[in-house]
Amino acid sequence: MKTQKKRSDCPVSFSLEAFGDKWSLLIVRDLMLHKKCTYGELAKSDEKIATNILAARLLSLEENGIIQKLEHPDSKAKVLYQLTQKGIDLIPIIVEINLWAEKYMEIPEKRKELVSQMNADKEGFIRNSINELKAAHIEKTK
Amino acid sequence: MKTQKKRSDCPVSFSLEAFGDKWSLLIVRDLMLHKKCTYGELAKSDEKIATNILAARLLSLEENGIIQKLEHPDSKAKVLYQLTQKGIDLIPIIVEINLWAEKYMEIPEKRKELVSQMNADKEGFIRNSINELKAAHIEKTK
DNA sequence: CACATTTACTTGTAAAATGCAAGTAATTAT
DNA sequence: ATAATTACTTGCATTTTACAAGTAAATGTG
Repeated sequence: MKTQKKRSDCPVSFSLEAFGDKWSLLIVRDLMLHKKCTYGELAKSDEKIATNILAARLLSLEENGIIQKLEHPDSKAKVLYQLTQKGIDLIPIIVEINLWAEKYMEIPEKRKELVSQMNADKEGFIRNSINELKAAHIEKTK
Repeated sequence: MKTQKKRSDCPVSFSLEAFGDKWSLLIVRDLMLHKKCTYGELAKSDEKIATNILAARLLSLEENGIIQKLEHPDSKAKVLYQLTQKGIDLIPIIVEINLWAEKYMEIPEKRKELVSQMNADKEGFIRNSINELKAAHIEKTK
């Protein structure tokens, strides 16, 4: 994975260089909303990401400071993937994407509850998610 | 451009199928923040999009109901590209991406003003942008 | 009215990213 | 000691993107 030259000096453009590919935000979603934290769990996403792509995206997300690799408390064979603060701060983007989808697309029944929560109290949902994530991180690393 | 099969039933996933490629959000940004509205203007983006890719993305954005093609008031040789309401509603996502970039990346001087506005009053900025866009649309089509 | 220019594309081909199937090395469980 | 788990890698096909050039309709210019 080579360092990608900036396409321009626009904030949107270089944000997209960090997470604007086909998979990165889905990985972030899984780390964030689905409480996944190992390679194996991430590989079992609904979208069936290829394992080589998963590895490549995890590396690039790490290089971009969005996630970090830690020792897994349960086993040396596992790796603990966690969002950094920079990654956690992607929550508002993920939330807005969900809300846009809610307005314009069919949301499957099982996802409606979560999206409703976002809609009812966006700021609260974000605050809550951040707190839950951080609590889970402390739990895992202690 | 074939109809893409849904990768999953996750709202994030199928939102990304509509605008989660390397270029779509930059085109939306130009229509939205840079007041561009023709193929030629969009082709002159800082990021230097290839013309075949631009054409392909414009078609896909249209198929996804995010933009629409209209007759240009000035000339039959021109096409007027406009965001639909569905496209306009991507503003919050673009704003959040800008704010994330502001927090974690170097924003060039010439972009700082706009991003500061977003930061100072997010809701106000979004409301304003929507109003400006709609006023411009009426102006062009009357 | 002839001719150059503008505008919105398309076409051909090279390069890069993604997808699929299989394999490997270091743990860990039995 | 052996089998299973876990986190990857490797090789190759397919798809997407990039670059350079070309085209057709509409418009501007002498």
